[in-house]
Amino acid sequence: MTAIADKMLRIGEVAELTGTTPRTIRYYEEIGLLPGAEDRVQGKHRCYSLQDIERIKEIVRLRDLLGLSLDQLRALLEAEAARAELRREYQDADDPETRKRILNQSLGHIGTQLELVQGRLLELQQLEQELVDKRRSVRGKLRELEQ
Amino acid sequence: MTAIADKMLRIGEVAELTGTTPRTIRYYEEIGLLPGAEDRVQGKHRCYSLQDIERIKEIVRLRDLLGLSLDQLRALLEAEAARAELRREYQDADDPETRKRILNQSLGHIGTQLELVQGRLLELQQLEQELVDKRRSVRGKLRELEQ
DNA sequence: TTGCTCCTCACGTCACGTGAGGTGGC
DNA sequence: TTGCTCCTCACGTCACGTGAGGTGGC
Repeated sequence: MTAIADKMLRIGEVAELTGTTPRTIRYYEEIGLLPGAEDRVQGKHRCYSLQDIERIKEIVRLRDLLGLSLDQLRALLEAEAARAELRREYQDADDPETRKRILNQSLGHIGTQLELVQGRLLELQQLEQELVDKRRSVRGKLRELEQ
Repeated sequence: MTAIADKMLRIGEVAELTGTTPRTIRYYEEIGLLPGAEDRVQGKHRCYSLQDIERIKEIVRLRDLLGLSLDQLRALLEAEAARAELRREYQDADDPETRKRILNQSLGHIGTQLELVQGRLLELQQLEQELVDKRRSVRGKLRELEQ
């Protein structure tokens, strides 16, 4: 039942759900950003799981919000995959020193991403403030005229 | 004295000051995003004023923070120029109704830009929150191991 | 005069867009 | 079977990067 509900989405639906296009999704597969099922017969339809959708959404979000190149994005996502791998190792590790080391690496990766995001946030907030100031000034002049 | 201090910067310095490259600045001139002095003799050096630098900085900021295409950016900047023109008209207008109309148009333009900026801000803040949550979770596990 | 930056083509690249012609599944 | 979406080339485009070969100003 749960397995049947998987791998049933077609590229057009996926494009719609992720705010992309079929061409973009094929391109991401081409350059290795998306896995691209090995067992697909040449010429046959691609199909996608809900996890695939999540990954594409993640790519789109990082691409648009952080303005990274797809090469940088790939590096970042590989680091993320490495973390997932570490988490699996972590489950198996009994040695508390090993577990600490893994957790500290995770902290590093998260910190890197946070710095990128917070840098952008500061710039955007500055831009917002300037626009709000402008608006306040214009509204002030309007009020002067109205009374 | 003030006129002499103008139009003295070369393209390399301008690129450095605005975080771009000479090629980018020439390209923006080519597609009409930057004015490009008409009276420059073919083959002679371009030179820039402090106002030019401000314009380029504005372009770069909107390009990077809002992710607009240069076509969309041009439209937005033309709207901004139109507002500047309106401000000049505004100075001359004595009719309060005319002044109100001009101010209301200004409000519209500012509102459009604010919506773009605030949309981006919301997305970025959401991303930040997710990262902060992840970090908190990892730090919690670390503390468990340490005591 | 020497060295650096500038100039103008012009081809390359990244991240896709856009048909052209053909096949696949409800 | 019909219609829609899918497939694979392959060329086009946007926003520049990157030399190639030559000129300009301190």
